[in-house]
Amino acid sequence: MNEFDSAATAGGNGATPRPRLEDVAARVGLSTASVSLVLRGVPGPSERTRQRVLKAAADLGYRPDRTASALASKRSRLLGVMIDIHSAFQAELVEHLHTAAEEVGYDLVLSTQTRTRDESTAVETLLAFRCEALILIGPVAPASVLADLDRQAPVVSLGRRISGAGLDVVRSADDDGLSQVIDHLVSLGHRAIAYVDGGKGVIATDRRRGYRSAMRRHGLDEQISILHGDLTEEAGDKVGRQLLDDDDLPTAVVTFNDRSAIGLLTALRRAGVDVPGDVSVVGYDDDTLSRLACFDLTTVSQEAEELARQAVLAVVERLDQGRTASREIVLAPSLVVRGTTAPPR
Amino acid sequence: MNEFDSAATAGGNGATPRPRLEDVAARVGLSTASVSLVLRGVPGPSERTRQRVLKAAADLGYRPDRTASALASKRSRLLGVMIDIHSAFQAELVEHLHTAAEEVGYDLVLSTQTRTRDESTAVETLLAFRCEALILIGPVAPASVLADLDRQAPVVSLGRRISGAGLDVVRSADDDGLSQVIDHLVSLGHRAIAYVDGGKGVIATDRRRGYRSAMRRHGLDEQISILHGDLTEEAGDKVGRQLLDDDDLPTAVVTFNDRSAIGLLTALRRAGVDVPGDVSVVGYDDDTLSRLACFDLTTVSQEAEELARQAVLAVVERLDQGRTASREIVLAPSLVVRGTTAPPR
DNA sequence: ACCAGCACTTAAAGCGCTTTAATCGAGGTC
DNA sequence: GACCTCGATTAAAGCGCTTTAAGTGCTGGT
Repeated sequence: MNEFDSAATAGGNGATPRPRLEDVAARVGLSTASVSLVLRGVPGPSERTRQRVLKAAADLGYRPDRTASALASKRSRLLGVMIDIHSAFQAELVEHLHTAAEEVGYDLVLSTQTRTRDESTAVETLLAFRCEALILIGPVAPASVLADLDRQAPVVSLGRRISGAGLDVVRSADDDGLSQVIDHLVSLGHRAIAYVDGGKGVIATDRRRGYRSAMRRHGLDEQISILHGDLTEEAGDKVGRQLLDDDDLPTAVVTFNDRSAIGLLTALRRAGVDVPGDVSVVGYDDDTLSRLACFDLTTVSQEAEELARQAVLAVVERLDQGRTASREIVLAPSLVVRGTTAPPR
Repeated sequence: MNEFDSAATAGGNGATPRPRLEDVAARVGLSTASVSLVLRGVPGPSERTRQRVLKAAADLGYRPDRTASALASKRSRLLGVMIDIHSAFQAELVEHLHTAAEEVGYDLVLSTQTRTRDESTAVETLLAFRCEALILIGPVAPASVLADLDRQAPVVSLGRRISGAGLDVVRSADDDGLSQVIDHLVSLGHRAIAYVDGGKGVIATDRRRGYRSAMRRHGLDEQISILHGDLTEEAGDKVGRQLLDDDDLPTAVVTFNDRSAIGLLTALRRAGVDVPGDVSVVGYDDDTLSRLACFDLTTVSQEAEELARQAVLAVVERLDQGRTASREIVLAPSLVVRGTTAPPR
């Protein structure tokens, strides 16, 4: 009936102290040591003991105290994850990180950076929880700072490339992603392909670079056009209106991410521009939103699930398998062609 | 230079154990007791001692161990927050919860429910962290279950009305919000106003009810039309296409939330429908997205900041001020008129 | 009858902090 | 000089768990 606790709880808000290991032990007439062993599934106790302990624990509604066991074992089995709570793509990563971590017996603690809460505060919080490792999604701190941090707990940079800081990186090949996008557009017949930038981060640099070199590869040096942008829908919207004002629309626009693309797309359509008839639009990330029929955005998928899995794997290798050398895992992104791209008029 | 730790850290991943209270104490030749007092800002130690301890702690880069202090003090100063990580509105609430909690000396631990992680798992996690109270955003569990839960730790239901379960509720008056929407539309001259439902939750019920009674109040009983919907953009998109298929558009459509409204809006515009020329659209929540110029959605603001503040306040009253009687705080939502509503043609 | 070896079980020492009661010294008071 | 007071400091006892070394009581081999 009750989905939250497996046993009856005595009433009176805060009146009943939660059962301790000792209470379970007393109930079956064993030592706390044995109960601890059983509850953690450590081999040793006899089958009969196991059953009795398990039963008693269930009867009492016993729930181990993480803080106490973390203190005693000096292992918190906690992974700290820093995210930007406003990003749909990051939300999806978190989802997959959860499942991946669970499989290897770790729990996640989320710390979010917002307008009012910066990266270092977020990390600070994670450390205070005694996380054994940190998974930072698209960190912006300088490499040296992250390297320092890695000395306190293994750090995995998820999404952002970091060279020679000695920490693990799990990312997808951003330049490759953009290259695929340009190839697709060129094969459709586009030549005037603009790119909307995504701020000053490393990821933005990689994608911009990917755009540039792909354009050159196709002999479209002259057509290279990089518009100043940012990571939010708002930025895309702004660029869209700017393009409309200038009355000089390219035949295709590629944006740093889906959020920006959606802002752009909506601004254009709202002004009566036919997408993909008049202009093709391509995003990046394969956000949940981009998949919606109403946007149906052509984009690049970063394989969120695999990224998450690899990040957790990297952490486990460091924590449980004693790896010390840093690793960089680069996954290949894949173009997802949907409804916002078509041959130019 | 280093934004993460205030002091130099000796290198060699994992080699240097983090400094303990004892280390700080030894450095200044005092007992751990005194150091503890200073670090927590408890009155007692002399000014001279304070300064010396603070300096030593900074020099060593000391960072208190939350788990240990939680264990010793039997207070974790942790508030558990359950969210749906895919909701922009909830993300915003979290932002405000963070600031509000910080002000009263609490920290947040976030647990997210996703497609693969249900509400009870999320709550379970929170409890395992020894959160002192739980703030559940739009919980769906039955009242009795939440009441049981409240016995283990004070629970605040944020957004969802719950009658007589003895737990705190902080929400905005959903029916009132819808009433304002209908008033606005009617004053613009609309009569055929449809409503897109938001699933089977309590919140959905309240809004639906608000819609119904407001329509009746305006003598529009005949015009009441409730379309089956859900909480995501996808649902709005579906409804939009359905409306287009039926070729029987109302002059205005009100949706359960902004996400649904955005799906609907995009589907309509994409099909060449002029919003608000042909159809007015109204959402609910005042999501970050709805504020964007590209959507510019008329919606209802729930005063996220105030909701968050009140939720934290409720928790503090229970935890630190010994309140035991449950409270329900109902805030008045406010209509935000933007660009998706206009008089009917 | 004795001991080695085995399968369990447990006493006890922490983990890094908080907290309470006790201690210490330096002034006052009479 | 004995006695108190009062502010500053600390010894020591935990918090709820883990872990290690040390027991138990058996069995079977000799």
